[in-house]
Amino acid sequence: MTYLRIGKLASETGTSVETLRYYEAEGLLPDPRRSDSGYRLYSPHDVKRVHFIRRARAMGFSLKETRELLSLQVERQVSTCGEVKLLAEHKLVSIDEKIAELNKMKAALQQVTDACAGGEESAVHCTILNALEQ
Amino acid sequence: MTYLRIGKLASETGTSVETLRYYEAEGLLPDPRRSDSGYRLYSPHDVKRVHFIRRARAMGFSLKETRELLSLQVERQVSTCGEVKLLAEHKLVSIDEKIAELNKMKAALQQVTDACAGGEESAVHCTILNALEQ
DNA sequence: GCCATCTTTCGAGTAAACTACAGGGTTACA
DNA sequence: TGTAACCCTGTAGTTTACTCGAAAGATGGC
Repeated sequence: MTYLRIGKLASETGTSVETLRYYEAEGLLPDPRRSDSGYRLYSPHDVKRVHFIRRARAMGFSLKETRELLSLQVERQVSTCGEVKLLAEHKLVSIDEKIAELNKMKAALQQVTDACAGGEESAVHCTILNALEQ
Repeated sequence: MTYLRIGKLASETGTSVETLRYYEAEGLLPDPRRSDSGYRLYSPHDVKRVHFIRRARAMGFSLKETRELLSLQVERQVSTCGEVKLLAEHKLVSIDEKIAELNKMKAALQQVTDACAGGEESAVHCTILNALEQ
């Protein structure tokens, strides 16, 4: 009775219909119940599952990692808390690495833009280009 | 006399032969001089150009943006310093945005891992999974 | 001369995460 | 009853920046 069709699930979870079918094909969503005419029917539990996926994605987990989290979630009894935490901590490390790399880029770029006067004169003596040329 | 073949250019610049040909196809490197047998021949100027590309990439410029920088470089007389600086400043902004986004992810993830005991007990009450489920 | 190594072109494959058709059937509503 | 909006499958395309392979010719050293 409270079953949703795919369009509703999409709008409720801020995804697109195509993305939901893609998640299904990728094994993040189970094969859903079908109506007589073949329409996918989703339960409130599926809504939660999609929200779970979106939150995991927003935290920077890849689809593969999200699939892993989902399986831990489903098998909570046999998964340990440590397993879940380990996954999250690995993700934290890789986020930190990405941030560090971006900060390096930023510093390098900041240095050259700071030294650059900008302005309308020709770029013959542009310090940014000079830095790139070395 | 000081012309290099592609393999040498690759090793001197820390790229691969395939990547150099790819840069050529993408218009980042001009069609090079050829030997009688058809081998690509590169001048010291080309070496500098490849270094330029690598540095721009290391600063987070995409190939498209790098191509733009190269054309400004080549046309220094008619490019203004301001144009170059603008490009660099846009790039700085987008780097900042990426960093901010990653920091948000990090904070969210940190919060849940901090609240998580880890350990060998089952994940039934795992705070990380709870957070993802909400 | 021989063999390893280098180079050529062209074309295809990779990764991630979607996104967009085409060509149908279904549902809701006035 | 009409029609707009929905849904289906299946396939193919998108983006970025490479990466690999096949089949062939060129070069260098012994």
